[in-house]
Amino acid sequence: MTHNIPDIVIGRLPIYLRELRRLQNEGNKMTTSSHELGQHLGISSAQIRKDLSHFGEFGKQGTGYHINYLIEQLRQILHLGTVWPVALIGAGSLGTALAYYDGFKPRGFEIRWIFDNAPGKVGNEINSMVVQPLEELEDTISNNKIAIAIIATPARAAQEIVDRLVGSGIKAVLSYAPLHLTAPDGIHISYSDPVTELQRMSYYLES
Amino acid sequence: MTHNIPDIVIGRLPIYLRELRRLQNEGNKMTTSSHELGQHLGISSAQIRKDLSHFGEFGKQGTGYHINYLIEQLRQILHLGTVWPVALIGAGSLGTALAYYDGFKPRGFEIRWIFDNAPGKVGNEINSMVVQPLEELEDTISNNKIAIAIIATPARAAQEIVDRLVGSGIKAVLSYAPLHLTAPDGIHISYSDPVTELQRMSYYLES
DNA sequence: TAGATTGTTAATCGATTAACAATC
DNA sequence: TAGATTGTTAATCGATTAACAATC
Repeated sequence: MTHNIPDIVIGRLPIYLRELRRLQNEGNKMTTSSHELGQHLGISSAQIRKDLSHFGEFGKQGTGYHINYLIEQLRQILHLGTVWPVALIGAGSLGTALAYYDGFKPRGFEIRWIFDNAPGKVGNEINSMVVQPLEELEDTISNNKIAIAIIATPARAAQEIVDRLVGSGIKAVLSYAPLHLTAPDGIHISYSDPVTELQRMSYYLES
Repeated sequence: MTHNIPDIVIGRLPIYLRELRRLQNEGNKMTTSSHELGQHLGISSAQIRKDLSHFGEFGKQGTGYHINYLIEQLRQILHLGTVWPVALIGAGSLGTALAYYDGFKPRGFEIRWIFDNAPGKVGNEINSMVVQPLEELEDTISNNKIAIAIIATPARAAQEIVDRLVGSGIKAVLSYAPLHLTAPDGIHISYSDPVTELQRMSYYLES
């Protein structure tokens, strides 16, 4: 059942989950089909069925997938049974926006600690959290067994932060710093850089 | 030379460009190699050479790539010769953070207009820009021939905004709203949703 | 010259799609 | 029953990698 699922398949599961939640909130039917999901997401129905088949048999011939049931299955597969506590490093304007974002909790994550090293920021309160000095990083991560961190620092600070996070037991990092980060095998890093996204699209535009 | 380059290749060019800039700023050598670039980025040297070969011959046997020259070539390929003006929709905390972000301009983009529909926000000044009412969206986009927009609105507003943007001539959209958006062929949409990224990584974590 | 590195070819690897028997 | 849709197989399609002649 769970042999070695391609990363690219895992990456689509949260998209399926998000669309299923939307259908659930719409609240006008109990079931959906690979065809309907695919239509909404611009993905082929065959791909959706194939992706799901890596994990089990969740549908019924003739009727499709029970929305609530498939949501529960995906939540289990993605380890979203409880809310993951997250540490945020960087209390600039992006870090602050993330700290106030109310979309994390209902989808399985919660920023619980914020770090910065600017004297003008340490001690400030952001969304009921007090900004911690960077010196506290290692102790806080390891004492609280935090697995996930978000980096919203300037690029020049990010690699050192990653090293310190990994040294303290962090296993997954979402980085908003615009550079490639290096980490040992088994540490998951994911990137969000608006400029690389815009540059990818500007290729297709007439200049 | 430029036949039909796979999207996945285009997506790597901004990453190469970003690393080349880093090498340029380091300033201690004039050339690099596919091997060195690959080492830094966790990409095979063969892939880098193959990707670049879609667009021409930029290197020299024995010495590799002249950093400044390759940067210029990539800038041309990606249409980064001038700064693209960008419209931002949504002046919440994320929109505000994006409006203040100083990393756009040096890499080819500049947010020049901000829209929102909240009476408390319209008319406010954010980074020297006055927040425009949403009614002005269509006229501003078409009169200024804006090609690129960034959406930082709540999910429920995003699809209608996309429709209006596309109707006014927008060709590329970067969306921070956590849902799939539909647009006609030829319109490029790129997504940034921190939660789908975190969910992808939580699959690999022990819960 | 000897060593290094490109651009390219062919082979390999992996992902997507089409098609359909099974069955609700 | 007839229609719909699954899960799966095999075929197709596309991307990555290994290898090397060319040459700086």
